[in-house]
Amino acid sequence: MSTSAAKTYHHGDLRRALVATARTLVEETGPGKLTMRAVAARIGVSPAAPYRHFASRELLLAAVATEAFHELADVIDTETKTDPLAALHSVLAEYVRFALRAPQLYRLMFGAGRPDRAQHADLLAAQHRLESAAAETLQRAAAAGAIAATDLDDVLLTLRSLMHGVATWALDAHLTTDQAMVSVHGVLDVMNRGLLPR
Amino acid sequence: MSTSAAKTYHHGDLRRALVATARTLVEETGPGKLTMRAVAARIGVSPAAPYRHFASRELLLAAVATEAFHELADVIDTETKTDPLAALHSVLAEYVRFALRAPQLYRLMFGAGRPDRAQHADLLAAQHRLESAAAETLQRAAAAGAIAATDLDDVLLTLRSLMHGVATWALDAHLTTDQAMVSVHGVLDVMNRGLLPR
DNA sequence: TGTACATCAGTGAACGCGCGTTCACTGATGTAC
DNA sequence: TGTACATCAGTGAACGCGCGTTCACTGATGTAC
Repeated sequence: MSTSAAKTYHHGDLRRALVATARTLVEETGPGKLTMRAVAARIGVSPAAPYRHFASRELLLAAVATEAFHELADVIDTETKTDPLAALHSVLAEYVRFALRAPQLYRLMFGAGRPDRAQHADLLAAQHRLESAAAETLQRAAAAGAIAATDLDDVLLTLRSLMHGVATWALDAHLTTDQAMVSVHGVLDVMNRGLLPR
Repeated sequence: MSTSAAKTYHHGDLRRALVATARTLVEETGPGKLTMRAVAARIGVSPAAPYRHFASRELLLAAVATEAFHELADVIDTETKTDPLAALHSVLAEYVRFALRAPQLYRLMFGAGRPDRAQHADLLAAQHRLESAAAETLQRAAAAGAIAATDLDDVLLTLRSLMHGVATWALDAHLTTDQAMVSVHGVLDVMNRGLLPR
């Protein structure tokens, strides 16, 4: 547990360093291009060293994803606005902001090549935590009469798709971060009022 | 241009076969995992043969993407419903349907590792054709007063994000195809009426 | 406090693999006469 | 119609590369006495 930069034979905290560095590299190159060798090299350790702590590349990626889910859930849990509609909007905005701040990490969490949930109980639990937090925020807004409660499942799916869509549409280089955050407001405005004339 | 299955030294239509087979393989493995060798092997040709027609892997992928954009634009162009709102809904549904029918192809068109537009004028033109067709459908609906015309750019972005979101949310294995197509209706319903109580 | 020793984190060389791409070639095709 | 030849599509062996992972090892650490 050395905080010094002394170059020792034993790293001291390699497991934590592996997760942190893997996360950085995921962000730099995308989850599909992350290599164990690159992680080891960045830390300054031999290519075989990571295998002392993670038996495979997939396990390392799963650890990174799990950590990220907990972080996003933490952000949502600390949302304390009393007005339920404002709280819902904040949560949605935080979600998009998270995705835009760490696009490749977001891809690791929700994208195509993400680690198989069935293989990683921790990861599954972390994702459930996030989804429950989001669903609760919506339910509170509905209970307060702040949104028209038609079919709440449809509403949840709609919002989820909308945010996922804004986020990934932006990530896939169709929008800059600024454009995206500005447009979240426009998108939510359209969403709130509906497409049809009143 | 042989339609026979005779095994000749010259394939006869290798270029077309490469694009078609690459498309099939993209769908099977994802764009990131497509290999030139696999394409060649599937056709039954040597690993070097594709290079007679495409100087690099990226050029082959760009050709596949270009073809796909034109196909989707064709689908939208043949949409002939006279009611402008119904036409808009049809176009949105077709978009999602396309994505769900060929998820990996969709990823190649819109996803992260897609071929760089700046390098491939054909591809850029094909995508513009699609986007113009979609924008026109929306404008017609707005002109007919079928949707509340606040800021049309916001509306377009909202719909685009929503469809992209539904599509990619489904693709990323969070929804089955059936669930996704059913929920398009729910999502559009929510969208039409808006979140806020009337 | 000092020494012997078990533990185990990290080393570095090596493996087998599949990849994109190149290159000198072979053989089918089609055109000129 | 028949032959010579230029063209060029496809061959197959090879290249250099970077990867995930393994393995026998080395050396730092901490515990027992």
